[in-house]
Amino acid sequence: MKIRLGSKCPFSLEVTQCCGQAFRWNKQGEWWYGVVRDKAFKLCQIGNELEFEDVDADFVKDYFGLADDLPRIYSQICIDIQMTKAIEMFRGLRILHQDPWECLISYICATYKNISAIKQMLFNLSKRFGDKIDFEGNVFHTFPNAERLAKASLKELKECSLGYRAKFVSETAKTVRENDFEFERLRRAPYERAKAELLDFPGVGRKVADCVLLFSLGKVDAFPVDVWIRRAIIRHYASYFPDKFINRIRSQKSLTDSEYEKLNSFGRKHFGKYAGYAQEYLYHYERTQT
DNA sequence: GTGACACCTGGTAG
DNA sequence: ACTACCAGGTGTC
Repeated sequence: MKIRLGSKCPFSLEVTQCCGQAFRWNKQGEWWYGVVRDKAFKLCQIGNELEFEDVDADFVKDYFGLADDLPRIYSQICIDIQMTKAIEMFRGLRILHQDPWECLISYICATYKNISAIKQMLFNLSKRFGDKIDFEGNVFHTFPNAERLAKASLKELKECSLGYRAKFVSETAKTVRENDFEFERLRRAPYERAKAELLDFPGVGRKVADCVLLFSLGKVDAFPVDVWIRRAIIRHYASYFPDKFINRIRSQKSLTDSEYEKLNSFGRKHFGKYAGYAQEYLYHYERTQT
């Protein structure tokens, strides 16, 4: 099946897949293969045509955020030289609509890891605890639900190379299952409220909470601050902060909560209601331009 | 409310 | 070969 993307709907599958939001996609030849919720499917883009198999168009449109009015978003966040460059370079990058549960576990696992290591951990978890799916003769796996991960022993989780994150994943899974936690409820809650609820999960701090809100709960005003965003701000937005503050966060290994809040609220105020989109462009720019 | 430190593990620069 | 450091930070004194 194919859909044609109009000129008002810029989209780059390649950039979107390579900017490090989601971790369980792989490219083979021209096609991207992935599993979303219970569904394995593949897709490829040629020019303004998006082709896919084994999944319907509405699902694709939803997952890849094709309903987001990107030209409008650009007009709102394109307010300085830095963002202008990033948008020019990565036009068509979109925020995915990931599954909140998978997203939460993914970013709990992401602390102190690089992207390839994160992919490896999530692959291990899926292979060991997920359900098999046969697609085109290849084996794929769903991401294990809360019940499956709650039942897993710490030893088993550590064998997936989770290290100290095993305990966080296990306890978060147990909490989600015991409370029958409804992620969809957070979609309707305001940003601050939804964030506060996520912060209650073990292994979830401000950065992880912001990632989950942005990448899976539709909070496009969330502005996750990681090492790359910190570097980007130090490099391009230092003039918005006192010198003393910049020097301090430049020399530290990690941010304190209050330093995080300062950078986070700067991003949200500076870029406005689509700050999350600005964050992704800045993040990808900083990672690829050094 | 802040600040220092430990933390699994795999890769890579010195 | 061996050490040091870093990786999409968080929890705990």
